[in-house]
Amino acid sequence: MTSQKSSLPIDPARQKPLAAPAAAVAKEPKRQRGIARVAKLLDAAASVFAEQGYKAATMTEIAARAGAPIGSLYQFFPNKDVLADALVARYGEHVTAALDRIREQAPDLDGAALADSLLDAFVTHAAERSLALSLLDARWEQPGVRPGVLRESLRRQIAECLAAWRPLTGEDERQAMAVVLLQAMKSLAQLHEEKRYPGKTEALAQWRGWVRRYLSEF
Amino acid sequence: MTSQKSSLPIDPARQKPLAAPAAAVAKEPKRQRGIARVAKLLDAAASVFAEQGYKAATMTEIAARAGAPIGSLYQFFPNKDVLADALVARYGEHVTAALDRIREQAPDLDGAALADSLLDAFVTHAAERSLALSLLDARWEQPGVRPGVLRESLRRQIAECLAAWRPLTGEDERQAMAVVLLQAMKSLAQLHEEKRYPGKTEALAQWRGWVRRYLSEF
Amino acid sequence: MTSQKSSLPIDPARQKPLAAPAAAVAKEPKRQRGIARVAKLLDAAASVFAEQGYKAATMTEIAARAGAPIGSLYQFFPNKDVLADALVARYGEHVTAALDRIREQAPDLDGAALADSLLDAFVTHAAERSLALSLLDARWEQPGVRPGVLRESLRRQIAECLAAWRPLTGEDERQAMAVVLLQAMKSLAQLHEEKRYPGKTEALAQWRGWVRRYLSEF
Amino acid sequence: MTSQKSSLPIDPARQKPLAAPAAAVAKEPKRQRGIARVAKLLDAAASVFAEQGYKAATMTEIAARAGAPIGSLYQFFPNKDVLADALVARYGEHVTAALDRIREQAPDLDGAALADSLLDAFVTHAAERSLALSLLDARWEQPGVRPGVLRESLRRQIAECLAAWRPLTGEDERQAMAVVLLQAMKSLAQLHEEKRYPGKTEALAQWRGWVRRYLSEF
DNA sequence: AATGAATGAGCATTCATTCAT
DNA sequence: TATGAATGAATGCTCATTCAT
Repeated sequence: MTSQKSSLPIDPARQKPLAAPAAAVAKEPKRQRGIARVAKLLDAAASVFAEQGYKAATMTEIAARAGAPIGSLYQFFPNKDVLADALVARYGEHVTAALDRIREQAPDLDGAALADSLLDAFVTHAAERSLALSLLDARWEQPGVRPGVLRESLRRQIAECLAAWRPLTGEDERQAMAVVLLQAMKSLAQLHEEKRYPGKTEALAQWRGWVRRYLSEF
Repeated sequence: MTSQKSSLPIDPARQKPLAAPAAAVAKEPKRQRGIARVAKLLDAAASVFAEQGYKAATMTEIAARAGAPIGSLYQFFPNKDVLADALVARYGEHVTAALDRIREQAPDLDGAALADSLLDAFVTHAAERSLALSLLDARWEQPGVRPGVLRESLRRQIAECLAAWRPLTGEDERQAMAVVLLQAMKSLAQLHEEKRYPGKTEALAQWRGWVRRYLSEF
Repeated sequence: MTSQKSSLPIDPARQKPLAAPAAAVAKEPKRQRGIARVAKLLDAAASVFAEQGYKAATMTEIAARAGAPIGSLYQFFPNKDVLADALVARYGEHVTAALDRIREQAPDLDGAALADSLLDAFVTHAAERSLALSLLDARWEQPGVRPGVLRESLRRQIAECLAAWRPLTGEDERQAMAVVLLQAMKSLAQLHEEKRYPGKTEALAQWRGWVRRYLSEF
Repeated sequence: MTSQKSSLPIDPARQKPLAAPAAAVAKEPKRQRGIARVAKLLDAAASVFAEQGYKAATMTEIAARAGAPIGSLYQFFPNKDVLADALVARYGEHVTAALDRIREQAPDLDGAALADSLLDAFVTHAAERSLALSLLDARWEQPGVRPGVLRESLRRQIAECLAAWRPLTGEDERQAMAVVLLQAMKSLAQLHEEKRYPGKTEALAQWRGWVRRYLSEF
């Protein structure tokens, strides 16, 4: 059972802060060839955005790195914002899928195993996640407002995992736990991403132990 | 027979004389009036950078928001990079000062009190810190390299606090602890910064409890 | 005791990543329309540079005078230096072609005729030449170094004409003669260019006679 | 006997092509200290203008190189144009003085000696002269108009030398000769200035011989 | 008078987006 | 439909000149 309702609710009508220009959205590719090209474009966009940031990245370079003409890029993504949104949405789908899987298995897991599952889900998508966040950050005037959408969605999904795991807990309790857990997952993912530094292995282990105990002692 | 070899040999590699990059630094204001103006400029820069990000922020808007002409801005900060660096340095000085104070008091504190001191130091500067990080991130091609400078410096200082607190611990152990603690401090600061969300108070309390126990059980 | 050593070590020397200078060159126009536009742009650039000098000339005015938008100018000439270089190169091609033609006919000419050919070649391109020189001059810090490239090339080509004309002369002798001849050609071209002044016709005739005798008596 | 009437007639009313702003002129220094400072300022200006060209040279650097505050520079030279004009005028005075001296001695010289005197006068001031020309060029919209003033003045003075030397020649003849001689003097000076190149010594000798014979055969 | 900080018009250059081909 | 040349608003930065101190 998959929860489509949990996927990222990015409201296209709010895409441009003011004077919404008739809801620009990425065009769905129809043919096989289009699907492959869109994937290539998104990958190129991801790498360029990650390297240079939203503003500094140029549409021209993204198209070039995908081996596509600039006109083709604009065929599928009518402007830079839509392209960034597509990347964020793609990340949203990935975590949603991962959390869906965890929620299904949750009833059979003990605290430590659930902790590991969640932690690993985040470590796996760490790079994609930090890109999504920076894209959201870069384009929103009131900082924190848009990333909030992503965060809330993730918290809700984690809370759903907890509900599946321990159905008897209260809604409020699960909500607070979801907040703590999400933060812990982000933190571990960050510590994991960072290249090499003194005490890395030990710190990672301590942090993971912390989370396991948090869920075990529950 | 024509001599192609005789055509003008203009060496394109020498095209730009490329004057010495000249380690540009912010100019210290001399007069009273200048000191006040520099503070205003830095504040304006902080708010514009925070709202729009490094690349999207314009020097013109920063100057305007400080009520200063563009030439004045450039008088003190010869380019956009220097301005951003000044902001980062200002944050660095602030935390350094806070951590210095904590280190001095450390010997007299128990674990819970030390945890509170550290946590509060970060919560206090949370906004400034996230700005500094995003500025560092935005300007470095190899992402993560530059923010590393900030992170390492903070970890070192936290480790020094621990050394002042429990002089008998091993260097390696303190290093790993510093990594964990810094991440915990950042996390709490983030949870604290976020506007309002279900479970905020409870989550904050749990997180703080976590850190207190981490230092107390040590 | 406070730790100054812990404050943020931001290395100012690394401030600008300094991407590879990238040998910028004028882009060849692909389409028919582009070729005509490039020609118009070069002509406009020539007239603006000639009137105002390299530094004082503005890209905006050059584009405007060519009836082209500024973006178009930058499409073909990625910066002001490249534009100036293109003008210099164009002059180089013109004289080179003229001197090539003279060298081919040289064996059949007597001294006076050779003198006339060389002199006329320079008079024809006098305006273009003085523009090229001033552009070279204006953009080089060590003045004289760059114009030297042009001068050397011309001297070499004149020496080649002399070699074709009188194959038995010594290399050194031809070199000195080329120096004298080039200077004489420039001088006549200058006297010729100048609007009107008392004694112009007579002076021109004397000068030309000088050069003819120089080659005839040889 | 010195000819004040021959000194450079730069009309201050024409200083700015349009809307003459009440004839700005360099202020005469009154005291001893002022005279020394003006000399230093002019020397600094000469070197900066020579290195970077009129437009690229900055008033700030000129003042700095003279060890004077910028305000002091503006005290004596109310704007950049006036400063450049002062340099041109200084060159004019120098050659005028040299040519005055030659004219006085002319009656006692033979052709070769007169040629040598004139040639040397120009070689001596070659650098100053090329600076003056480039300054004139750089600031005048209609190219050639202003340098013309300098050229005409020099031709007139050379013609006066010739008149003192051979009083019986006709006015027209002297005028044409002056044109040829001036051009020859500029040419020799240029060949002389240039660093090192194959055939330099030989070319210089040939050129000088040319001029000597020109005056001797007369 | 002497100084040098402050000012802002002006310039080179970039890049998202369009539209002729 | 697909392409990529063309467009011009917007941005970082400079520097002659002024004027408060």
